[in-house]
Amino acid sequence: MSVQEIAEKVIPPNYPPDLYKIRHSAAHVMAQAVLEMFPDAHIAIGPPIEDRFYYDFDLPRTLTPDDLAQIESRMRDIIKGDYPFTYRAVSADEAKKIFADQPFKLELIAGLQAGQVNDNGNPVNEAPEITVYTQDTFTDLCRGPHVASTGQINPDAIKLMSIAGAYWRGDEKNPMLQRIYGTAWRTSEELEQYLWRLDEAARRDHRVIGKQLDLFSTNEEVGAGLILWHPNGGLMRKTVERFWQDLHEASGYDFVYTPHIGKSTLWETSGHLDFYAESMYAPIELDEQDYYLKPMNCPFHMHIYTSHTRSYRDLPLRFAEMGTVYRFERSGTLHGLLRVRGFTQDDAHHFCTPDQVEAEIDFALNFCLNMLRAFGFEDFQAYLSTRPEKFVGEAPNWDRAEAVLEMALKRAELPYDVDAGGGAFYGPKIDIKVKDALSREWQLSTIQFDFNLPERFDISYVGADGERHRPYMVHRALLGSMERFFGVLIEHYAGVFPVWLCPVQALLIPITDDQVAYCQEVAAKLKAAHIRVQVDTSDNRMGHKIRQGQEQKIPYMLVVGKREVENDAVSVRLRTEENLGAMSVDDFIARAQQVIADKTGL
RNA sequence: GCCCUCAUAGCUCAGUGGUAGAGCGCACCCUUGGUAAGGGUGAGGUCAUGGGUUCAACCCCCAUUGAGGGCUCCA
Repeated sequence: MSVQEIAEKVIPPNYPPDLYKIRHSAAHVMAQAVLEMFPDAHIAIGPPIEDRFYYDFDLPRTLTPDDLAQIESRMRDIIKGDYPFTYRAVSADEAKKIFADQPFKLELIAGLQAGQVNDNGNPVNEAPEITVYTQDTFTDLCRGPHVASTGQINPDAIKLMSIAGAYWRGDEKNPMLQRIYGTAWRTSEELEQYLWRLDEAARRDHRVIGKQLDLFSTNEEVGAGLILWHPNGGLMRKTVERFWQDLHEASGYDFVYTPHIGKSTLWETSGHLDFYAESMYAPIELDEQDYYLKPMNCPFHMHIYTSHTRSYRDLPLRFAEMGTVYRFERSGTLHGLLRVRGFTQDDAHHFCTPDQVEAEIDFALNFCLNMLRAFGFEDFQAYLSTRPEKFVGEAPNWDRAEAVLEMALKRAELPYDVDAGGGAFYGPKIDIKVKDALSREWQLSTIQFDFNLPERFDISYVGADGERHRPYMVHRALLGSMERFFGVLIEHYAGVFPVWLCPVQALLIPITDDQVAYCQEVAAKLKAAHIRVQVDTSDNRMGHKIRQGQEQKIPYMLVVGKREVENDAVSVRLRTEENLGAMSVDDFIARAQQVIADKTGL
């Protein structure tokens, strides 16, 4: 196999090879431009990544946006030079000579010499062949592949995006380098398309929409990662929770409520203080006892289980709780509603006998998909994570649990990937990601076996044989957390929510003050019909009221003038700008109620 | 946590080493207008917090708090 062929194998299966080479080559061109600017710079690595590429540098000063413009412009010059990318194989000693003043490269060479591991994480016996690629004045330790010459990079389809800090090899014990992110495409149209996608994602940013629609906020005095739900967001959350409760109630769940803190002994029994302490808030000491804010609900549910002797006739048991938990997330990782320190899980724990496991998992999975579909998600991707090297419990139980999970996925006809060895130490699991309107994946649901807690809390049921048996236990969260789910909903719908979720479903717009009283009457009627309605009694003109209703993305604007009052009607304008004209109040109520019940339409 | 950037009115943002401005929103007045912004007047800010430099700090420096972009998709 030629070096070129080996290089081609580096390209990930789903990565278009030409784009991979373009981005990889653009990274080298960028490194050349940076080295010309800072001859003493130390260069690290510069791979293509999804949609982009980057290169890490150790530089004498921090970069500015002006530097980026300059580097980008120099890159175009190098591209115009159409310098060929040439490679050659070198011995380790020769490589060390070439990169004598590049400590990161020397480290990589040493690693290559030692053999290290291949891309699958398996040790490689012989050291791979070391190659270097050169274009113009720049030579890099590199396995390729590259385009034939710099001229094959489209100068109108590259753009440097941002500067960020990044640890050498991603390890925070290592020095912090400066990373430049760039993107490169085949054509300027492709670049435009990519930039449009970024703009669209920014337009849907739940933090921005959350402010526009007055849904939630955070407050410096309250603390980072702690969410304040405003009345509009609160109304939406209540709607989601009510739906969630109804569905659970109709499907054999019991509702439980548990405290926010528990004694240290509880967390010792559960193992959280051994395995999870660094994600927990510091203890509160009272009466010489340590209490901890709960990072999970399960230990409490375990004790609800242990409060009785359970018979096999009682199983399956399903304890559901919207449980609010607190986890200490590192400050740099917090992000809007998507990564927070206090959140409410839509949690449940199932307990069942071994011969119920199959049905129970089928049930949980279908219940989950129904729940997600109700919120407008149709595109799912599942991940099955199996037994890791370190695990608790009996291997045969794991095998059975994994088989049950996989069968359930097949029966549900869900596309899934297997993450072999990716399970938690306590049990295998299914994670479900949904694709949103921009095809971005969000992980929401998880269904996990637990072979740890039943042991630790020594839970059991009495079987038909009169003996004590260990039940199977399953954790599951469907929406994940209310905070995160809300953030995903906002981005998925860009704030244009289905009617049933809208905080204000109809806005009554009197054209003049003369219609205010009538509007109030209609509003009372709509409220009685469980339609959330507001009357705009401001002295703004109708056009202005419509504009404001539109900006709040209110589904129905009900314009009321003299004619409507006379006919006991409202004139219905949809947020799509479609004008339905006048209809009777009763007809409107019927329409809205239908749309709300359908959870779709307008 | 670490690197970089940022913090000015309720919101979005200008701005200057000599104690601050716009638009929107809000209040009031005029206007009673038929499907995305009618007009006027006014209130509202110890320029995130705490130190420091300076005759003088919103502006420069340091710290803190909060927010944003990142922190292996391994040559």
